[in-house]
Amino acid sequence: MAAGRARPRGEERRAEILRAALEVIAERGYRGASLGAVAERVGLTQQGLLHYFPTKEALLVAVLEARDQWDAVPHGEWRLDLLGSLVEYNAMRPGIVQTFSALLGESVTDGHPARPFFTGRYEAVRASFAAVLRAEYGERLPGGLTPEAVAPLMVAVMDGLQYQWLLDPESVDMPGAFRAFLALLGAGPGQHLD
Amino acid sequence: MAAGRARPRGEERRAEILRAALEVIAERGYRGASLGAVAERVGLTQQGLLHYFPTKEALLVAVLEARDQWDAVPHGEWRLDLLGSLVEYNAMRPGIVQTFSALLGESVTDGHPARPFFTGRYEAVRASFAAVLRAEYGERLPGGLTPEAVAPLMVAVMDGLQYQWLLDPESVDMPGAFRAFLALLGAGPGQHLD
DNA sequence: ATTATCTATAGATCTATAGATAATGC
DNA sequence: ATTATCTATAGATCTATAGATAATGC
Repeated sequence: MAAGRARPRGEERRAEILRAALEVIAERGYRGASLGAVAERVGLTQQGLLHYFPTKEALLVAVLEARDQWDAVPHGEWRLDLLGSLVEYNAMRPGIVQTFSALLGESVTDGHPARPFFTGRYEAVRASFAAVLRAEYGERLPGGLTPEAVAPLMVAVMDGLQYQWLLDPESVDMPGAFRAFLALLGAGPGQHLD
Repeated sequence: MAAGRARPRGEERRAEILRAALEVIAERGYRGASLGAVAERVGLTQQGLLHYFPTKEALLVAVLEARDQWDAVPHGEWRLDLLGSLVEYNAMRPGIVQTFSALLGESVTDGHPARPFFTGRYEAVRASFAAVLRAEYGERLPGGLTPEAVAPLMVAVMDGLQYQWLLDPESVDMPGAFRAFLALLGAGPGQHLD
């Protein structure tokens, strides 16, 4: 996606490698993932893999940049009720959620290569969520809060629920809990008539 | 705390090592932390450290069991308004928050030794928060929700805000955002008169 | 020609075991 | 005696570089 379609066979290989890297990172995190483990999963030697991504960090960057995976919904055009569906969709792909959550956790450690990515992403997601909330509620939300005050909470709820759910899927109904948060916002038919 | 006070000098050393381990885990995560780095920080060789904790995993377990650090508030006796102070206190100790968040993130990866700890902890914290909410609101919370429905959200907000805050402390007012969540619950003087 | 893979290997680490030596507590 | 540390070292990994060989595309 990032480099045009100049290399037909090569692009397929790259995509395979990225898929495998996603899996291995879910299982061991980035620092714990080895190039050899990723290579093995696509039937290559570790050195063969380095033909496609010259360093381990380059592979991580490529994984992060294939970011369609993270959001699963086109940017900029969200509606509040679609966020509930997004959480439901995420509950059906624990692998991706685990990759994301493992990387987010690692990213707060010193000098982690994914840190700038997540810092930028959260700034953008907060802004995007604030816009969605503003479109739905205007300036004044329950509790007398602004869209900008609630946006980080909504992001936090989504991320935090993912950890609880990954640790104990039996006990945590992730989509249900997110709907509960929306209920807290009074987002239901006719609950906020301004 | 776990082994009684049988060893005066040894206990001090152990405590030093645990402090150092917290630091190194904050900086590199558990998988990325090396025994050598921890040992160096307390002026020991790596092999000298293994005299106190026979394996790396034993050291992690000891770090997790010194769990006073994680909660900073005595168990079982929380009040809703004290949770706000807890978040404020956490905003003053980014090191501990970073250790916690890095470990939580890693813990969702396969076979991570901290996973049972976090699974159990979250079950307990959800139950504890539900009790706090019940004491404050009774059975019926804003949005028609039960204490059990809101408890995981409160936990998720605290954890999720920590990640956003660690990644970008300038942009995220963690205690303020948590107060906003409490405002969403209608927790303010006289807002929920049932 | 270019692209895809492989073998060989250097150079770093890392955990853990074995066993010696020094210091401390009865 | 017991506790605290150290040196030596085995045995695994891991990333990345160098350079050869095979396959593919003009």
